[in-house]
Amino acid sequence: MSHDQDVPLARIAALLADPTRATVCTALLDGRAWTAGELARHTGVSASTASEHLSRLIDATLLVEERQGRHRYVRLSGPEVAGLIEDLTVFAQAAWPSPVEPPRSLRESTRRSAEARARTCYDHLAGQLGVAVRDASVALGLVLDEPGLVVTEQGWAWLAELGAERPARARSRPAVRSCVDWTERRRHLGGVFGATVHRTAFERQWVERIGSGRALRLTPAGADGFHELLGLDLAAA
Amino acid sequence: MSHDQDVPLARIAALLADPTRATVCTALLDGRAWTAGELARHTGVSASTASEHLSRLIDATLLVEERQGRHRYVRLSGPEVAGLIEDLTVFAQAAWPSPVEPPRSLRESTRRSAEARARTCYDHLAGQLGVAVRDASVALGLVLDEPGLVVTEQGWAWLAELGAERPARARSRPAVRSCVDWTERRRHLGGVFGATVHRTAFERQWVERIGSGRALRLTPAGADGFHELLGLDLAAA
DNA sequence: GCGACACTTCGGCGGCCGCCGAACTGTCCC
DNA sequence: GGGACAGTTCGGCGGCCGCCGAAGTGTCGC
Repeated sequence: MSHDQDVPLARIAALLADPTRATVCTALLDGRAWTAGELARHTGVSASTASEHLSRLIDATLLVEERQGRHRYVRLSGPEVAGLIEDLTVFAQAAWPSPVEPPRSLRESTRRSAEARARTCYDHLAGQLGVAVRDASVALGLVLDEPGLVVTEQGWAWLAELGAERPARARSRPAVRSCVDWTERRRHLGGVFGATVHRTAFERQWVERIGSGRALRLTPAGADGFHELLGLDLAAA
Repeated sequence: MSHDQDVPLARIAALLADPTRATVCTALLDGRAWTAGELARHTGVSASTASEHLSRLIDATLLVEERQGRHRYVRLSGPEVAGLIEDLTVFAQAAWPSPVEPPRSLRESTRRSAEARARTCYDHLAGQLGVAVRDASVALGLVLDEPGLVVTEQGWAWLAELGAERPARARSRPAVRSCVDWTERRRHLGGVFGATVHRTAFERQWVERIGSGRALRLTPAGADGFHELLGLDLAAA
């Protein structure tokens, strides 16, 4: 009766339904731009296969590319896409709870605990650091602990000092995001608020990426900075 | 290398990637419970095929079933699922703008204009009526036109009069939803606020379903009721 | 009870699509 | 210019999965 093209939902879901493409999208949730070769290695397929997958994801505007010399960098096209991927993953993890597989190596074990402490979630902070930022923001009255996590007037002023624009009206995304979060079962600060804190922390080198993953290390400057900015008491790693 | 099971995103997306299952999910966005047979006819597949699809969607907790005699009723399991489906559909419609196909019959043409006036979007109102409710709520100070559409104290009191509970903390979903909306390019009131207005309108018979679709007819009582409640000037159809 | 009906289970067919390797294009570096 | 390297295009193979019809289970009404 009906072709795929007729059902928009099926068409977009089919792109995410392939394990290789899904692994690509999940990897890109770290917010960075990866090269086609990196993604091919990461997913364990040949370069040609990866190339085709990327082209399809780009055609669907899920990804955007940036050519540099002989490299093709791709990243998620925006926060809406990150949100879709996170929401679907969160739902799937709830539907099929994973049997909490034990880490297969010391390397993986340390990576996991590092990610539990602090990690990137597209354009904002997650892990214990993310939760600490969220709680402090509520305690300081920058956001209200209401459905949707509302940014207060005081909060907007605070964001303005960090160089963030106040978005016009309700068009833009709300401040809260529920992340792919297997450690803390709490919602994080996303949206403009979360992105601004994340950007600030990177610009001022309060956090650094550990290796090539999503895990972050809090620098000594970061321990001081977060203390001054939000009153957090954190130990640099 | 990796099986589907390994990638939660792929697993959940695969369920939505089939045109038949996607059509089922889209149909259930009207918020009602359908029988397996109705869905089989609606999607144009045999009863056996439909039955298998429904079982898979139920296993994944996207749908819930309710057995009544020899009938199997299914509906979306909750607002999170409705949100997933809407968000994906909205994204797909933006990625592949449909060529605005002309209505194929008079029947379809009237259905479309009825849906443009007022329709159900899972558990809240959409169409011109939904937009009118949203604008009036902002004008009356029940919600703020901020990112996320914030419900004010006055708004919570207003909702309490309609018998709605104020949800605890930020755990629950925000008040705003961006719907599958090809007529009005504006966001609607979803969440607790939208659901309460929708429930009230049905309980007091301010709106009725037209036929078996998502379209709604505003009753004379509804024209009065919405005027008293929100100051809307609407003509009953 | 018996037929009509809603739905389910099963076996088997067919098409779609993700995979690869080989050959090709384009970029970088010496 | 030549060789190494990143990515692309193409043809063809193989597996997965959505489809159906036939047979089976359970429910309703007479």
